[in-house]
Amino acid sequence: MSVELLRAWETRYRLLRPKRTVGGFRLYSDLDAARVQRMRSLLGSGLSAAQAARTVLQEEAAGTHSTTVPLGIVGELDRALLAFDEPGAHATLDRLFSSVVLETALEDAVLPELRSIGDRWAAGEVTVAQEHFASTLVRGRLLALARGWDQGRGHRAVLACVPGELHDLGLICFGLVLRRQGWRILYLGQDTPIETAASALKRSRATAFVAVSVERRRFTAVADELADLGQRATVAIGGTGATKEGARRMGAMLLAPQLITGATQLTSGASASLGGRRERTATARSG
Amino acid sequence: MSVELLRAWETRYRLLRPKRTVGGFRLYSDLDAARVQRMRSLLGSGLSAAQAARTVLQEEAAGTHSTTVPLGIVGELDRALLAFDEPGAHATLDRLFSSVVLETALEDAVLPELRSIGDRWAAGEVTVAQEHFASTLVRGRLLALARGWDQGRGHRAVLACVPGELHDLGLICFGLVLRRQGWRILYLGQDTPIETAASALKRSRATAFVAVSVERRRFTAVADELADLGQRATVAIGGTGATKEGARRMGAMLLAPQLITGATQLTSGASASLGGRRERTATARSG
DNA sequence: GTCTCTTGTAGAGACTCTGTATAGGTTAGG
DNA sequence: CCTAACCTATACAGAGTCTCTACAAGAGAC
Repeated sequence: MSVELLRAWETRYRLLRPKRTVGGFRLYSDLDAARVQRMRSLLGSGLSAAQAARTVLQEEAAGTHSTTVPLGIVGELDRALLAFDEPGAHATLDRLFSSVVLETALEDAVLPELRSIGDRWAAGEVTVAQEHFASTLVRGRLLALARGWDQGRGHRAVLACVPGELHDLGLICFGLVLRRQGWRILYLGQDTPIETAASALKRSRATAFVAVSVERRRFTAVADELADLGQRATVAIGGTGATKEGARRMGAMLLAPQLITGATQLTSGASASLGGRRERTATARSG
Repeated sequence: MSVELLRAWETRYRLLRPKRTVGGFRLYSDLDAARVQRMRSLLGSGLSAAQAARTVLQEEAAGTHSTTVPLGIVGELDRALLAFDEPGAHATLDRLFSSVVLETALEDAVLPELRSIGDRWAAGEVTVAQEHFASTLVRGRLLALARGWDQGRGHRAVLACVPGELHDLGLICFGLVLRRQGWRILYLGQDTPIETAASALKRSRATAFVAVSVERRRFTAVADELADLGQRATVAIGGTGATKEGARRMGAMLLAPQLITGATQLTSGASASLGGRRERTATARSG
C-alpha cells in the first residue's frame, strides 16, 4: 500500500478514521488495518473502489453472521499461509470467524484449506515448511477458541487420536463443534494410547469417547481395546480411517465426516444409549 | 545506548525517573534498565518511539513486572494439569502471566512444570493422557501469546525442530522471548526437514536460524546441512541435544538452556556476524 | 470520437518526530 | 586543583508525514 492511496481512501470514501498525535500524525488502529485488508480483497475480486469501500463499511455496520463463507476468503487464507504471511493469515482468520458462524468457518473454510494444503504437500507442490507453518498457526487459533471447552455442566466427551495418529486439527474442530452443542470436552490429542484414554474417561466420568484416525489400520490395531471401552461410554470413531465395517466390529458409532452431522450423531446417540432424554438444558455458550 | 538518547527518552516520554545524588547526578535503578531494554525491544518490533514508551509505561502500570513467580503457583498448575482440570489450569496460567514478566513465567514456571511432567511420564508416574492434556493446553496458551510475532520490522529468525524432533514447546517459549527482544519469528515447529527450512529462510530473508532437539543424534544426522546454512544466516542450536562439540563442528552458535540468555546470545551474535551496528534508526510507525 | 467520472499517483511547501550534537556550567574523585 | 564525566538547555538534521492541488490512464455514456 502506498501512503498516497491510503490517504485517498481515507478522504474519498471515509474508509479510515485514524486518531491523531498531538502533532497531527495519523495513528491507525487494528480495525483500520483490517478494513484495508478487506478493501484490497474486494478490489481483487473485481469491485470498483467506491463499491468496495461501501461494502467494507456496510459489512462492518451490519456485523454480518451468515452461513456462507465470504467470497475469496479461502483463497486469501491460502495465499497468506503459503507465503508465511502471519499477519495476513491472522487478519483473514479474524474476518472469517467474525463473519460466519463457527461451524461454517471450520467446515467450509479452515478444514478444506488444511486438507488442500495436505494434498498439495503430498503432491510435492507445497513444502513441509509451508505445511508446518500453516498447521501451527491454525492450531493456535483453534486452541484459542477451545479455551474453556471443559467448563460447564453438560456431558463430557474424551477426544483422542488413536496411537500413531498425528492429525489432530480435525479432531480439535470436531471438539469445537461438539462444544457448541453443549458438551464438555476433555481433549487428549495426538497419538494417545487407548488404555490411558480409558483411565481419563473413568476419572473424568465422561459419557463419550471419540477416537479418530486417517488410516484404517490404526483402528484395527486397537479394535479390541475400543470395543471394551464401549461398556463404559459411547464410543465413536471418525476420520478417513474410520469405516462402517470397523465401527460395527467394535460396536462403535461411525461419525459422519461433516462436523455438524457427526456432532449431532454423537449427541443423539449418546443420549439414546444412556436411555434417557437428552438433558438439553445443559447447553453452554462458548465464545 | 548513547547518553543523549537516554536523556531524550527521559525528558520526552518520562520513560525514566532516576533518583539524584546530592550533586544532581542521575542514579538509575534496575527498573530503569529494564524499561530501556523493553523500550528497545519494542522499537525493534516496529513501534514508533512515542508508542513504545507509552507501551512500556502502560505495561508497568498494569502490574506485570515482578520477576518472581508467586508462591505455590507451580504446584497449583501441576494439580490442575494432572487432574484434567481445564478451567483451573487456565485460571492458574492467567494468574501467572498477569503477575510476572513473560520471560519469568516461562522460565520459572511453565517450562519446569512441563519438564517435570515429562520426567514423571518417563518414570510411569504420569499417564500419556495427562501428559497430552497438559501439553495441548499449554501449547494453546503459548500460541495465543505468539500471535503476531512475525509482525514489525526487526530481523527475522526461523525456528524449527530438527527432523524427528517433536518437542516443540521449549522452542515456542524461546520464540516468545526472542520476540520480546525485537525479533520477528517465523515458526515452523516439529519435525522440520532442514532443506525446507532453508527455503523458508531464503524466502523470508531471515537472518538467523534456530534448530532444537532433545537428542544429540538428531543433530548429527543433519550436521552437514546445518553447516551449509551457516553461509546464509546465523545458525544456532539448542535443546538438551545440542552440545558444544556439535555446535563447533557445524559452525553454529550453542544456545544456553536459559531462555533469556539464549535469546540475548542470538541477538548479539547475529548483529556481530552481520558486521554492523544494529540498524537502530529504522523507526516506523504502527498503530 | 469526445466528454465526464473514477481512481491511483505525484509534487510542493510546511511541519513533526526523534536521534544526535553543542555550549556553558557543575560535580566527583584522586 | 585538575580532569573526566555529568548537568541543563537549546539546536539541528534527516527521514518521514501533513495538507492541498494536480494529473493521467482507463471506463462508460453519448
